[in-house]
Amino acid sequence: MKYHKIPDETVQRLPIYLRCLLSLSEQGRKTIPSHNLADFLGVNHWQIRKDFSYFGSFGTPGTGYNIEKLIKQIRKILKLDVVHKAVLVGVGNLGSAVLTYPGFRIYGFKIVAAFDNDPKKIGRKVGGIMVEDASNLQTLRKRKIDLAIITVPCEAAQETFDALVKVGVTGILSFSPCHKTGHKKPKVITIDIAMDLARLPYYIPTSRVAKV
Amino acid sequence: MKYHKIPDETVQRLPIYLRCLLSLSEQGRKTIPSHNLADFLGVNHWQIRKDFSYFGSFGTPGTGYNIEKLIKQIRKILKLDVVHKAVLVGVGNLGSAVLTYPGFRIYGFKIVAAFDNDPKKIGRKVGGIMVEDASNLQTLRKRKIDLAIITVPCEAAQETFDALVKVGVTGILSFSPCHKTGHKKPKVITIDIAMDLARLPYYIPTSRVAKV
DNA sequence: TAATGTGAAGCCTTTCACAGCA
DNA sequence: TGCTGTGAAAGGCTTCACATTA
Repeated sequence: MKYHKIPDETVQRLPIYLRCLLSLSEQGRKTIPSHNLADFLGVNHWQIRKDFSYFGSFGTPGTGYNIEKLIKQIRKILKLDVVHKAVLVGVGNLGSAVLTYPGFRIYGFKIVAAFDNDPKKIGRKVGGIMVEDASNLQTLRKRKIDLAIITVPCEAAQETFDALVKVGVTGILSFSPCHKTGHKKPKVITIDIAMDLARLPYYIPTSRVAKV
Repeated sequence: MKYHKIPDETVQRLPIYLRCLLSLSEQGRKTIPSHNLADFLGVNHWQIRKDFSYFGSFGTPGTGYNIEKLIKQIRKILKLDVVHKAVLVGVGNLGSAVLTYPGFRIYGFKIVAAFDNDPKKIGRKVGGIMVEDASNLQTLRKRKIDLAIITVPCEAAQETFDALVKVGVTGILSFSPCHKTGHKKPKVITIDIAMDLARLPYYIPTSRVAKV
C-alpha cells in the first residue's frame, strides 16, 4: 500500500461505512466482502474497495474485509477513537430532541452540558443533562469541551456562536443558518432543514406537483 | 446562452443562493455583483458566475445581477415556484421542532398534516397543525401531498416509510437512518444528526481533543 | 475460485484567463 | 472601467479492467 491523501468524498462516506460495520459487528459477523457491503449501502462495490484502499489493505481475497480491523481504522481516521465531549446550547424542542437522541453513542460522543436562557428550563434535567444558565457559558473553558451543538432560534445564533468560539470550541454543528462564520477558527457544519427540503422537488417528476 | 445540463453540484448550491438572494431582496437591494455575493457566502466569485451561466444571463456588466430575475429563475429550476404540500409523521420533540420551524415558508413549503400514534398527541395542535392518528395515513392519497417528513423513532421508520410510499408520496426528508429505501420510487434525503457530528472531529486539530 | 487492490481511462467539476459588453 | 459570460486548462473523483493473492 502506498500513501494517498484520502479524498474528501471518501471521508464523507466513512461515517456511513462505520455505522453499517458496527451494526454487522454487533450481529456477530467477522468479515464481509465488498459487494455484500455495497448491497447494504446501495453503492458500487468498486467504490468501497477504492475507498478502503486509500488507507490500507484490510481485505482477504476470497473472504472479504475484517470488520473489526476496519472499524478500528475508520475510527482512527475520523478521530472517533477518543471520546468527544460536546455541549448543546438551546434546549427547545429541537435541543431536547438532540439531547435525547440515542445515536451519538456509537460514534463516541458524549453531550456533557446543556445551556438555555429560559429560567423555566434552567435547573431542569433533559435527557439526563442538567440545563445551565446560558449566561454562564464562559465556564466551559475549563471543562475541555471541543464540540458544540447550536439549537437556538435564529436571533440568538450569532451571539451563541461568538460565545462558543470565545471559550475555545473547535467544532460546531449548527441548526441555525443565521450566523456568519467570520473567524475561520472552528470547523462548522450547518444543518438547515428547510434547505434540505428545498432540494427535494427538483428530483421529483412534476406531474404530481400540486398547482396552487 | 447555450443549453447546458445543470451540474448536480450547482443544483445543490442553488438553495443557498436563493436564501441569500431572498434576504437581499427583502432589504430592498435590486442588483448584486458576483464578487459581493461570493463574500456573503464564502465562495469564489467565478464559481457563482459559472453556476448562473448554466441557466441564463442575468447579469449586467459593470452592475451585477438582477436579484429578482435570479430568484424567479432559481425557484423555477428547483420547482419551488409552486406551493408544495408536505406531511409530517412523528410529533415528538423533533417533529414538534419541525412543525414550528419558520424556515419553510421562504421556499414555498406548507406542512398541511401531522400524524402520530400516541393517543395523548392525537387531536392536539402543534404549530397550528392538528395531529391525526397515524393509522389513518391512507387518507393522504386523496389530499395530493407530494412531500413527507419522517421524524419517528428508528423502530417505526421502516413501517412509516412504506406507508408513505404506498399513498404516493414522491419526496421524503427523513431524520431516521433506519429504513431501507428498497423501492426506487421516491427521492429520499436522509438527515442523520449523529453522522453529521461524526464528520466534525476529522477537521479539527487533534491537540485540543480530550484524551479519555 | 472468489474476492481484493490498483493503475489507467473517463467523466465531471473547479479554476483560470480573457473577450465582450454596459 | 468594472463586471459578466465562457472556452479551455487543470484537477479530482468514479468507473473499469485486470493482475494478484488466499
